[in-house]
Amino acid sequence: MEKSYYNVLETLLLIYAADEGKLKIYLKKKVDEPYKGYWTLPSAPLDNQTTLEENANIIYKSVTNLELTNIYEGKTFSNLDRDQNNRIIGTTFITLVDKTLIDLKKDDDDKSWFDVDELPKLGFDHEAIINDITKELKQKIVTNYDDMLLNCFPSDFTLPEMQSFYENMLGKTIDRRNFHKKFAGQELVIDTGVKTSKGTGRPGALYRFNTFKMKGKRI
Amino acid sequence: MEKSYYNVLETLLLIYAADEGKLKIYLKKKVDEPYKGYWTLPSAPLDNQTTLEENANIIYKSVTNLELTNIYEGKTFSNLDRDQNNRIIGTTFITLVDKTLIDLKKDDDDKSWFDVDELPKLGFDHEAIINDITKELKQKIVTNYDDMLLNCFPSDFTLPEMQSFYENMLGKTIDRRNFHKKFAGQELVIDTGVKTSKGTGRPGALYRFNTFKMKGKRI
DNA sequence: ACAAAAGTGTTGCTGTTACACCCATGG
DNA sequence: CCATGGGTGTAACAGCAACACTTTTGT
Repeated sequence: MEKSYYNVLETLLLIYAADEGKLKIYLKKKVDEPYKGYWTLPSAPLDNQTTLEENANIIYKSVTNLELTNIYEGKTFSNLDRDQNNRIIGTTFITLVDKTLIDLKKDDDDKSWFDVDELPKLGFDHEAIINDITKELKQKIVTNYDDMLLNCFPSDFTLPEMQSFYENMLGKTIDRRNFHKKFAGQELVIDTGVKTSKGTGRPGALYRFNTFKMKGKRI
Repeated sequence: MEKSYYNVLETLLLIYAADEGKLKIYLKKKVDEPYKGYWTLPSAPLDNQTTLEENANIIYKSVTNLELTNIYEGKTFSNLDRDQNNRIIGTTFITLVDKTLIDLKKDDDDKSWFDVDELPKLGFDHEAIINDITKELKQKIVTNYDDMLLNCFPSDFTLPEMQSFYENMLGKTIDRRNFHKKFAGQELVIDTGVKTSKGTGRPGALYRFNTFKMKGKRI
């Protein structure tokens, strides 16, 4: 390859959502070679008249028809062998969304949500990228860095559901009573009055975040 | 400008050091137009056969003749107007060094260390970049994220000196006795036995970090 | 001896952990 | 009525904040 100061860039978008106590990521199945049938991150090449942030928004719109509401820039990956043919530099962006807004139809078999701890076969270096980004992200979410926890739970949730989510992020179990106290005791969450009966046992109350108390608060 | 998928990239290196209780950054004075006489970050254009990390190392070597010992990737800046002539995308890297290893000669007037809170006139968008990166960095250093505090104080220091550094990072004063207890009480620092007499008052003891206890520890 | 700066101890507060019991629902 | 899971209270502990006194130097 001829040495040159021109480079090819792409924006990679990592769309995360909390769902059933798990952190999930949105992936697309590749329909052409290379890596046909493998899953990949949504991405777009960057032209020289668009910023990386704008490019991330373009990807998001093409996936969801919505506007990005929160966005965090991640690392840039520049290894020479990221792509077999060309050297492509990938800058990652991260967004946390309400999964219910991007729910998929039954017949969508080329796009899906995956538990970040049970990823499918991924193309290019996307598995390494996801693992790298996810590892740091988990820590940031549970401390509500940049209101990430708030963005993960924009609508109603039960405390056991969020506790399960926390346990997955931290990789350890938490005492249910202390967890309850941490959120309900400090009025970080508000009881909506609605009960959720799912199967046996006492139904949990539906809560929502007290955004006034949570905004900007590290926990 | 013609729309194209080829982009020009540069690596920007932010070299920080703790000195006299302040966080300082290494800058170069620009000798040609544009921004002649303004100060700028050390940088290098990226060719298509080098990774961004390698490029950061190349810059560091050209500045110090040393190998990078720690490196953290920062944001990538892609605004269209970063440079008047071309669209140049800048990826930042951060390193924390022992300032004594890069001490400058008296006649070096084209390179210097600056207190991050008293920056000189900077070229391009470098002031905005430094302020953006520094703001997050300060928080990370004082919690020893990625052993950053350890890298800021690789050799001996007095506790009052480090306390002054902490106060500058946090933007508030700290109780001297609690500060002492936090480090000496948990055996995070080791008394070297050497005393430093600088002017009036009782001389402070020289400490060094107990790397065994500090490595990987968030404080 | 006096001023200036460094080192040390005690106390109370606050947040976190550990743990036992009661309550609401489905079968 | 019993199994399952959600909600509540309390006591011990650790980490942090507030605060006063002693020690070592220079002048």
